[in-house]
Amino acid sequence: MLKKYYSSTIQRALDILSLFEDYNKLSFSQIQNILKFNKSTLFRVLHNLENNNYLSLDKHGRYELGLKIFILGNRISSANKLKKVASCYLKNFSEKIRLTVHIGILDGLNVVIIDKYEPPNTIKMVSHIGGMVPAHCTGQGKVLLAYSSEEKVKRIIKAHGLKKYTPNTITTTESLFNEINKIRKYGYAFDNSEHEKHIKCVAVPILNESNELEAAISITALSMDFNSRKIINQHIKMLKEIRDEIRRKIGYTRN
Amino acid sequence: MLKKYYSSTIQRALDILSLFEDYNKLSFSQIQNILKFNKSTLFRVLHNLENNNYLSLDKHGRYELGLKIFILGNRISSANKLKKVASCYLKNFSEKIRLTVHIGILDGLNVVIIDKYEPPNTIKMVSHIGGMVPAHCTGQGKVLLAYSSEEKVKRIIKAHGLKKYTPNTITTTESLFNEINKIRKYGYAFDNSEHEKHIKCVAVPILNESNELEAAISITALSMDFNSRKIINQHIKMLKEIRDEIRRKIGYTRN
DNA sequence: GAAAAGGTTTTAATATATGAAACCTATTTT
DNA sequence: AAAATAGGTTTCATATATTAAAACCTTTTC
Repeated sequence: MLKKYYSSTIQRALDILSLFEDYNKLSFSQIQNILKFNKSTLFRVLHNLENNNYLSLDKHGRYELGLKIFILGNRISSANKLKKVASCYLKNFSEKIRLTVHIGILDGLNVVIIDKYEPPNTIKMVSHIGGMVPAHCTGQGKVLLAYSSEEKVKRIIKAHGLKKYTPNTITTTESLFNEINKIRKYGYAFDNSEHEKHIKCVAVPILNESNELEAAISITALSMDFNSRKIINQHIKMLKEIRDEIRRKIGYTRN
Repeated sequence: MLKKYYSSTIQRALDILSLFEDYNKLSFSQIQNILKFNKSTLFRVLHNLENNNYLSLDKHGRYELGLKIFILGNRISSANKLKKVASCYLKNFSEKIRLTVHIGILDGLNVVIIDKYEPPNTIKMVSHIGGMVPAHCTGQGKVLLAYSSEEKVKRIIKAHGLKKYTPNTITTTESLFNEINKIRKYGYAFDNSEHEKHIKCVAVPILNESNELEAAISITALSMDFNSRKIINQHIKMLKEIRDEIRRKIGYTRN
């Protein structure tokens, strides 16, 4: 209510759509329970979203995201452009090293995975395209923080906290800023099972010609596969090479 | 205004988002010119969309789709489920035959491409994921029509017409229904350069256990690559095999 | 240096969205 | 089998939230 230009009607519609970030299918009453909108209001908003194909109803009367969202989701230009360029490099790279690779960006205060390649016959990571991962305890996240402004990092910490996922998770602002300094110094981040036990990860940033942060790419492996400094260093080197190829392909010549 | 439960506010918001199906970036005044909304109204709606990350502003003050749309676009369950299952089959298949393959569905009255694989070093097709293709003159489209109800086909014809794209395009309702009968009889559609000159295509439907239409998959080739009945038949056979593999993977046992 | 284009803010009027309550129809409970 | 409940749909009076006109502010163009 506070913000200027706020529209409750639009907010309600968008809140309903956003629900489907977390749920696949929801019935009328489930939505009502979560959002606590008045019945008739909810009915009308849903009706409008459905009519415009932003939601669709399955045969059991449950709502799910409609095709319009899918169509629009494939039209995102900035993220998609990067994704398009990076895609085949990451795919080939993943096949070559037989490890999972991710590319992610900072969306406001969230780390969003925009593409992912997973070799067949590996243990599947829980991450998924369009999904979010914590910033303070993942390779992707830490790299993205390291190349953001101090204010932004602080806002992210404030918004999400520094939740402890494993014994190795960084949980104080001070040690996180130390880590950030190290990452900037060496140009890569190392996730030493800070988010998930038995999973390690290295990540490097993709910077544009003005040295502004665009995205991060990473290699994720089981601890047992990243069991020596030598192997890890090799992977960091390869990751940086792929990063440089992607940058060249985009047309960035400097650096 | 006519429809029950219609909300002009929500409609405006969704109309703005839908614009980005056709445009990558739009400034305030461009949107105003297209949609003819009142300045202040437009301003307020845009503000709300941006605030919720459904739109974002680039440094030149132009709007583009926001990350929320991207995130949600990757959450579509029905289309995405099919896509997920079919994806690796189609990818391998495309690599094996060195031709472009598509998977598409009927979205209301539109044929929407939900996934696509294109071998490297081919002439790039203009189609893209999330994009639409005409129903009456593409392999995808004709198969999807053939396994839809007569009423639906008529509604689609009424909505989009039977535009002539090439000398081979089917442009009368009667001959389209003849074509549909043939497709149902033989279980595949053949696009004989009816949409784009020099491009031919074969397509088969994916039906569920109740024989209801779910999607279509297709192989697209240059005319010169589809230059004998024998080659075409071979590809139809392979396409049907892939289709059956996908159906088995989904868990459809009948047929 | 004036004019135009592009975008932002204020405000009064009222059209529009709201929510209470009634209603309908399957399911479930007794 | 009747009653109660859950889940969804409709109506309608009302006030609130949306609207559009107009003024305003920047930046760009002429």
